[in-house]
Amino acid sequence: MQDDEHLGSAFAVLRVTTQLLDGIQQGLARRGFDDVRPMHGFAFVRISAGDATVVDLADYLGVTKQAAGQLVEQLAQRGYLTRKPHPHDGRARLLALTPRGHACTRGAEAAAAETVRAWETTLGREDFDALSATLATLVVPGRLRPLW
Amino acid sequence: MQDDEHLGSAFAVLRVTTQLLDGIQQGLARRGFDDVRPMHGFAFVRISAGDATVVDLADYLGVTKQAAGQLVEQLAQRGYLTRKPHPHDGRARLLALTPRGHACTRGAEAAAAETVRAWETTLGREDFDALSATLATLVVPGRLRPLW
DNA sequence: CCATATAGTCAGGCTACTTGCCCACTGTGT
DNA sequence: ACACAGTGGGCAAGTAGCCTGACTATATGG
Repeated sequence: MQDDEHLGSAFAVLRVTTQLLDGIQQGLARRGFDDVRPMHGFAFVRISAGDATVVDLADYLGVTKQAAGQLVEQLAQRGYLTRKPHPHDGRARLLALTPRGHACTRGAEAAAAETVRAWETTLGREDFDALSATLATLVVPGRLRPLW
Repeated sequence: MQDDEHLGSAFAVLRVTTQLLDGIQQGLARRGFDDVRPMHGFAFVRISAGDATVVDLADYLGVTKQAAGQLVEQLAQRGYLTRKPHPHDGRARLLALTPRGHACTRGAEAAAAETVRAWETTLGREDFDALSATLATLVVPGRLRPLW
């Protein structure tokens, strides 16, 4: 196999990712969540996992704790999350999604699933399952958020 | 197939894309190009295709012509491209890569191919070819650059 | 020749980050 | 009991990359 064929796959994966991100963004907008960016979605993932503080979130997102603090402040103002005092640490504040935050998360998941289901329709069940399995094989531990 | 399995594929494609972008970025840095961002790489793709002006580039990248102009100015200052008068239009300036610009483009392509070759190694030739074909099937015309 | 459209730049502003600094609280060792 | 290094979080200021709006110069169709 030649490099230009490898390159073709590289471009393909970029375009497919673009489809996914656009699909999520548009799906969220259709559901009335037009004030969230993908970064917020990645934050929701970490917060949903529980026991998240601002510093935890910063590590997860790969940004400074100040940036994470600003992001949390915005999401709190917009009613997506609340900050509660940490039960065992007077310095820390536990992050938790509000009902609106949970609704937004479910909306993002639904929009993502829609886009992926479209792939399944295009490919057929068999090829899609193969794709899913193959992608799962390629996943290595590391950052989720593909930002640049 | 359930939604959470679709969701798993969505996360997988995000993580795989993150690998690719990080691989390109790091590969370029190893080759001495530490002052270019992925956006610049997408610009190189369009400029390499020939007959590119600032406005063409703006359309291709999905940004305003002002933003494209700033990007071109930076790349020109850093020696990656030159602006020549357009042969048939006194307003326009044709963009062209310098030798350094071509070298950077080749470096990015090599780094991308390296990352994709690693996938081929992990998967084996047969599964990799299937993945490539499947991804090619999913590609639809649209923006290349997955920004958010 | 004039009206309108287009290529590009200049100026200013917004937003999402950054670094540097500070304070409050924790917990560990002596 | 207490000093002290470490950590969670916020404040302030700076930066980078994008935006909108306004402008000049050139092109093009009546």
